[in-house]
Amino acid sequence: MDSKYNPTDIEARWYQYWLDNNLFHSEPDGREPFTVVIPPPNVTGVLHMGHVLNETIQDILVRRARLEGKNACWVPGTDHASIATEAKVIKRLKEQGINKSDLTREQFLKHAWDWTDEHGGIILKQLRKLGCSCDWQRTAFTMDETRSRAVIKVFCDLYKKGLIYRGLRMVNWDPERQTALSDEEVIYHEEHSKFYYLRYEVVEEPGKYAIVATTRPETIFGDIAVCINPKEEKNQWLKGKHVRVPGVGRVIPIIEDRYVEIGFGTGCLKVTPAHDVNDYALGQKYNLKTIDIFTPDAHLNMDTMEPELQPNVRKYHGMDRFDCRRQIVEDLQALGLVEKIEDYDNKVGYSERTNVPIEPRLSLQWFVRMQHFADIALPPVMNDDIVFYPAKYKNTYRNWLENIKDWCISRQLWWGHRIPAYYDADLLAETGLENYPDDKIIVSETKPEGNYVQDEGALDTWFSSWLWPISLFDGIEHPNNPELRYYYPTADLVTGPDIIFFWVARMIMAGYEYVGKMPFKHVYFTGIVRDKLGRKMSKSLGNSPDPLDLIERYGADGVRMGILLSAPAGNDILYDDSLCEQGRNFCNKIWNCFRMVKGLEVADILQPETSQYAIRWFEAKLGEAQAEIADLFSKYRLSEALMAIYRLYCDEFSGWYLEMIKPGYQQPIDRATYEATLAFFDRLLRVLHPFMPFITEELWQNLYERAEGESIMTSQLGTLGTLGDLGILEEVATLKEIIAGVRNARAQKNIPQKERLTLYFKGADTYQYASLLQKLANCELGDSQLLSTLNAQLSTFLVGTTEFAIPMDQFINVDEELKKLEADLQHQQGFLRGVMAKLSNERFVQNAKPEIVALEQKKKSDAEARIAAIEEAIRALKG
RNA sequence: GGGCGUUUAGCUCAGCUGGUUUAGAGCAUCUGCCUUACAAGCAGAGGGUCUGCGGUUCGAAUCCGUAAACGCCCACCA
Repeated sequence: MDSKYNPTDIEARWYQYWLDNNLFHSEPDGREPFTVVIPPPNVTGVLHMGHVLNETIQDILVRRARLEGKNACWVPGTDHASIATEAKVIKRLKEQGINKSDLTREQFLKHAWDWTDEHGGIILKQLRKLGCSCDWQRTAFTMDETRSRAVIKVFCDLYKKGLIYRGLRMVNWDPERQTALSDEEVIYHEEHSKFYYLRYEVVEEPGKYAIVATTRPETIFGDIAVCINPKEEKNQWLKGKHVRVPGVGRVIPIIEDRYVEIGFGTGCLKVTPAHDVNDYALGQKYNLKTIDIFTPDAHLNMDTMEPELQPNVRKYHGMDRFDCRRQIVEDLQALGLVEKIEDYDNKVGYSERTNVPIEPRLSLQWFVRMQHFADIALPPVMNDDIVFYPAKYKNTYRNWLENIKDWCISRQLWWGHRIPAYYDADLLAETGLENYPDDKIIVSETKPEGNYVQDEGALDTWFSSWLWPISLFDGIEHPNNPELRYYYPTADLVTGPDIIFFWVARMIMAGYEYVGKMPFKHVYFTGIVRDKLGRKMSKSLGNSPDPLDLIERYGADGVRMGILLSAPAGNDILYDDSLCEQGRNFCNKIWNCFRMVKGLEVADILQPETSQYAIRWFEAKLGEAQAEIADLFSKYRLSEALMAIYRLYCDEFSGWYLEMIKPGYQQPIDRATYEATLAFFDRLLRVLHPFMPFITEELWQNLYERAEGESIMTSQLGTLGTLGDLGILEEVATLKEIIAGVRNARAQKNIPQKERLTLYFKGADTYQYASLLQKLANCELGDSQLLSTLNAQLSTFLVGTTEFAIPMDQFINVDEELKKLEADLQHQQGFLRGVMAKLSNERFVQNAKPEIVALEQKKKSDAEARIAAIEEAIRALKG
């Protein structure tokens, strides 16, 4: 065996072994279920660091549950990611010289499916490299048959219940993809822009102007009115008058509404109902008409203007909205109609997917009434039926649900579930879509007989995602089926807080609506993976490492440890390669522990007392650690659990236990100790397995002879650990301190390891540690009776209240030693003063709990003993 | 504009309902060691007036108030 662990072959081999033995697969049985559904990654996506974090955590939870004897089922799958995938397909077609508009819906979908078949599932393959123990036989897709039927059924059901409606509303429009978006898909960015003060000539008083401040001068073509606050003093003179839209020529009225804030800007608000949510509301209130001046891709469309105005504005026809902004400002400046331009910071909404500024647009869309869902989804989270980790997200959740707005679920896309609404073809031809009567719409799972046309729209991807925990078990079409009954509610959901509204909240809604139960019991919100400078990882910054590359360099186990180490729930993780390095080093450490143990020659010889002692101690230590780890798991403090395991291996097992039982050079080990050590190792591997599945399987398989098909995965943790024998734990803690004292003295005085030292107890002399002291610190115990007769210079140290001394004439520097002792003395005296201050405070003695007072008293006597010992040592040193 | 969160060693974080020998871990740093499992290692060491101020209390990193800095979420001031 090489002294370095080499993960590559080992990982591939064991993953295949797990697959060959079907160890990830779950079927309902008598055991307690433990279900996790994967947050489905985009079907055409590739693995990034965020996935690594997320999937590693899920795998840890799933593998831990399996080891605890639960029937663990982790269902994988992918998301059709409507808008993102459609964008990718369009881009690819463009590269082939094909425009989407040249294709029929069917032709386009053919391309999209081809693309999906080609690239779909790459990410699932990558998850295998990470070691994810998903039940691949259950792999699902949000647009496969079962999931699609569920979506359609739910749509029809909600429509029948009156929870879905069609309506003409101002929606967020993505001009790039030319579709509506939900509010959640809009991201607002603060922007440095300009505030343009435009001059609207007052018709009744030629030569006088109303000044209107706007950030969007290109929308003046749609201006229908100018609104002032009736209470605003300075604008009283405008009441009842009319103004002329600059550069356009349209004459529009001054209207009055308290919506306009007094003191903001000029107090004159241009009202453009077709292009602003608030203006639309004003337009409705005052029954103003709307003029939509944009094409769906946000270019200027002057055909909507009044014929008599056309000549004035023809030049802007077909311009991009931002080009037009520059142009109109320039033109108005030339006409002297721009009062001034100021710098201004405002928020601009961007499409989450295409990253172009969204355009508020009046259009006919489908919506889900959300109040009903908010009502059923809020209580279970607030009263912790569903527990959020960390809990702070309960606030975020509540805030959203208490201000819920209807959910726009229709998208003007082809890649997605097509809306199952049908229109009578003849009637539609007569009325058009907008005026088609609602009661003549047929919403149905199948196409109705006759001459009907189906709604062109597709559904928001999240309209399928919200059913995921149910539809994965076919619970929409077959409510109450055995699989659903067994696996639902799922145990843990692991996801990012960025999709708490998109997904988590809506799954809770759907869960209660369609199963009557929560979809999951715990939600673990991960942080965002950032680079070590705190920047989000992104393609454009090039600061995102390729996980597969990392796996190659550090091993999957190393990467899993690296990503997890500093990732407490909900905290951002600042990723750095050095973390994976630590993971790799840890693997190496374990590997070498194994080499040492398995490299021992076993003989039927007497078991040394030190080994018996070591075994008793480690038994207790392991029990204690397992209890601690179980506790941390129950609180989802996974990185702390891993750290506890790390210390258990490196410190306790490798640093202390193995050193204690290690036979002398080229000596064999006794069988009893050897067997006990293998048993410890076995337990240690199982505790670590959820975090580092590959190396633990490799070593576990080689620890003993194992039967074919056997795996650490399905071994059991057994007793999760009971608090160990406290007595021996304390004893060894003291022993460790004594050894550290000796080693410290040796290091400070530069005494070579080989030089055997003699250690004297001063006062209470206990010899039980003698052989371990010799073994671990190369020092023998002297007879303290003889200490006073030695007449040697002593190096001393304290453990608890016991003083220890090592004679070391030739090495000692009296001045240095004195300095050290004086410093120690001062520290102890300061400590004593603090204790005394408390004890001489009557109110403390009266009010504090008796055990606290007793403790202070103990502190006092201990400190006094220590001070006495130090003072004596000083005297001795001074001669 | 509202709400939430964070601020503890150079870095990343623990420290739960105030009291456990005048604050812990990992990493990094420094000093010795190629000691026969491991230099991707071993042994040892240094490093913090717990963001500031005020309060409650016998006692505060911990509770309350307040200020500042940073971060996140929500919101229609053009």
